[in-house]
Amino acid sequence: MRTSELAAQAAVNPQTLRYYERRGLLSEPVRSPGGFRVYPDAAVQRVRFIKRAQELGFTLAEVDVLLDLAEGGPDSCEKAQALATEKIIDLRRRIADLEVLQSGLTRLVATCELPQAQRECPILHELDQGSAKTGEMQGERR
Amino acid sequence: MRTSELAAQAAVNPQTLRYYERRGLLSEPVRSPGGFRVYPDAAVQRVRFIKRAQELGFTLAEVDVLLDLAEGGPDSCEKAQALATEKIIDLRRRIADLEVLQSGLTRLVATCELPQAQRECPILHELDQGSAKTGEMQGERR
DNA sequence: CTTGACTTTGTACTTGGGTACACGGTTCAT
DNA sequence: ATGAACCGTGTACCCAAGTACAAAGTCAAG
Repeated sequence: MRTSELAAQAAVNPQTLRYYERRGLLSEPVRSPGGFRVYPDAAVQRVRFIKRAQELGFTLAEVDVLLDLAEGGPDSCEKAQALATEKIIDLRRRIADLEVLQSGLTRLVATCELPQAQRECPILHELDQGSAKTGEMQGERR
Repeated sequence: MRTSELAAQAAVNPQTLRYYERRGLLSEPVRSPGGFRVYPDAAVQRVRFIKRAQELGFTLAEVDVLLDLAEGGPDSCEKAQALATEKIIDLRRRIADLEVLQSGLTRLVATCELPQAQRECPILHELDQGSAKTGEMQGERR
């Protein structure tokens, strides 16, 4: 399939595909005699994976790592294991954080028929508590 | 407290505080006679809340809404409730997605002593399945 | 009353992740 | 064999979320 069909199937802009190619997230596809990109069907899955991982809050750099893992990882299995394990820990933390936020919002909604004065929200407080030990993970950029 | 102290306490760049003020996330603080910003202690909480919500994948625009909610919301409680509920649904979806990814990675690690050829990962597949109904939420930018 | 640390404003730059545009080549149905 | 519809490259632009820098004002300690 050609660029715009892949773009349509994966719900991205055709330009974005070139951008991903430049970034190395998509390998250079074979070309038609006239120089047009011709993608294999599997490319749709790959692009959808990228978009989805992004929605989950991963940067493209992280998606790159994820894709490597998804493909069986580097030759050295220790390395793959280490990377995957690191990601798992990160995911656990993020899931927990989201759950805190979710329950805060849920409680807010539950107390919602009170008059505004008594409606003071638990979110701010809880989030702040959670952040007590957040200083340790320095290398973050999201 | 003044700008750089708040910045230090909340672990952000002093410039970022001015930026948040411009964005309306921080209300304009009172000024010392000489024109220096003087923040109340509560500002630390607020800035930490912003940073934390960001880590969880909210944009500053969304954080703005969240802050409104956390403060008792708009006069119309129905509106607050609707916003919070929407967020909760979003959170639930993201938590589920992260869990899928996590279990995929966990399984990958488990099968890690196999030679690379047999190590083909379930993540790509599973995430893709989850994305079947993803086209519906259009207004996303992350 | 000066020196050094801190603050102000304004403006410009950066990074990540795209998107748009111009200009030209390719396909293919008619 | 030609025109619409597509594709390619290069370059420029956009937005979010900052970050940096310059020029000038403030303040406290010595």
